[in-house]
Amino acid sequence: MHLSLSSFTPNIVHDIYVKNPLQSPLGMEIIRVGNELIAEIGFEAFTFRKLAAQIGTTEASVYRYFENKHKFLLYLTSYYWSWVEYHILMRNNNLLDACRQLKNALEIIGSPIKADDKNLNQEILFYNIINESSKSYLIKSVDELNKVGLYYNYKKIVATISDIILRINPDFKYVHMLVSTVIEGIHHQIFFANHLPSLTDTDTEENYLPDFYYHLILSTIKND
Amino acid sequence: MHLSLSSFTPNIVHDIYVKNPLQSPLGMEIIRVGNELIAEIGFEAFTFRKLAAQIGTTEASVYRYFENKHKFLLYLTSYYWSWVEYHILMRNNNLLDACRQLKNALEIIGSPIKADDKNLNQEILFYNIINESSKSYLIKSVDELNKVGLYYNYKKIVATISDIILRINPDFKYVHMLVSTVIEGIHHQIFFANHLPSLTDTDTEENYLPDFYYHLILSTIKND
DNA sequence: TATTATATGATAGTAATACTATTATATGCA
DNA sequence: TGCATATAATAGTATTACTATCATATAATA
Repeated sequence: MHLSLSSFTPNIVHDIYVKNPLQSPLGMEIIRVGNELIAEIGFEAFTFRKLAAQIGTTEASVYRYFENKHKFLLYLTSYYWSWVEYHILMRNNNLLDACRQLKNALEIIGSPIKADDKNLNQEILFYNIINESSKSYLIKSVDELNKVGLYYNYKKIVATISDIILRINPDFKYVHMLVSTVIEGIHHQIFFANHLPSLTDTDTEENYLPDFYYHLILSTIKND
Repeated sequence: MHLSLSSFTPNIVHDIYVKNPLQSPLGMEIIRVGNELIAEIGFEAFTFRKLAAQIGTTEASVYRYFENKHKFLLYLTSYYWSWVEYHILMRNNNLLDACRQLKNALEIIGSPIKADDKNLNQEILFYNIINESSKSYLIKSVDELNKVGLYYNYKKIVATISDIILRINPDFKYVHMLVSTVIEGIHHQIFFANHLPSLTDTDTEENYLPDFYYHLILSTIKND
């Protein structure tokens, strides 16, 4: 497998968008500015009308790319998980040590992706994932959306990291549970550190978060 | 401390409601039917107009009890955590073993509260907590709401369980992180089991979820 | 070059949402 | 009996979440 940063395009299920936003300048503006606008005003206050106004286009044009703002959020989260997947594969490409691979994966999940992305500001996207991504599945239509594969990228990350852990301990019975707990945990702890600090134990130390969860995983999967 | 089920009233910060719904028949209808309606149609589709229609009252009357539907959700979550807190204290009242206390706490968090509640259907409330409670803090106004104490009940549960764990290992440095991870984890896993099963490892086995997290906690806090 | 498909812009409209305000009526308490 | 308070009834407003129509600009094709 040949991996190169510049050639990366996210692998996103077609049903998420009406028209691929990466195939036109307007589409790219929509996701770029949309990402920023959600970060600025929050997903609840975010509307296609406001987005169109900021870009200098019309509401109707935005609707030509995305069915509704919820699908737009799904697009952003899928984009993010696709990036994460790609980076994990890149970083772990030539490594044999599963523990090292796990550490890398947790580090990638625990901070914004550093590589430049011409489409989206990854720092802002990371912030949006922490604040808004739960809302992409905590909805009544989750089963329907899941049926057509709209959570594919998220599920794939869980599978990828689960595989790494199973190489450390092939007998552990609850990998997926552990992995989804940890992924949600990392992002949630960052939110708590910023807004509800009594729910976490935060110093200004960098990178202690992936370390904590690395320790948690290894302790949990150890047979005793 | 004297604990008796029948005398329980939730401890809810006044700023969450405009007028205490437990002090009038209409108020009690609002929270009872509101709880059911959210479960039925989801928080996004839930409106005070629909709620009023179901009760046979007016939108304006509902607004006399709650400022907006978001505060209403906060009321439900505070109510829930208040119940949980109360049940944990009750169950652990005469126990000395911290491990047993922890197990009890996790079991209470992992299933609907069984005791009868004249105000709210606890089965439905539990379901709403799993599906909707994250939305009570994943919002732009979180800091403002936190400042006036609206997350008190949730924070208190985390503190209560943290204290239990610290009695098992007083040196563990990341209790709050661990506890909030586990609480969110339990509820999330139930959601995943119902809707995104590949993110968890679910059989139809009862109660394995609290057991898993009990093991996770004990493994993690063990010094090695 | 003429034709045609496609993308976007401009404009309008609709039902529902998230409220706020006003007035009337009923009930309970002093 | 009078007064306070709670609720009902009704109306109104700005915004949201769309959908529809028609015009125009550009690009691809014959």
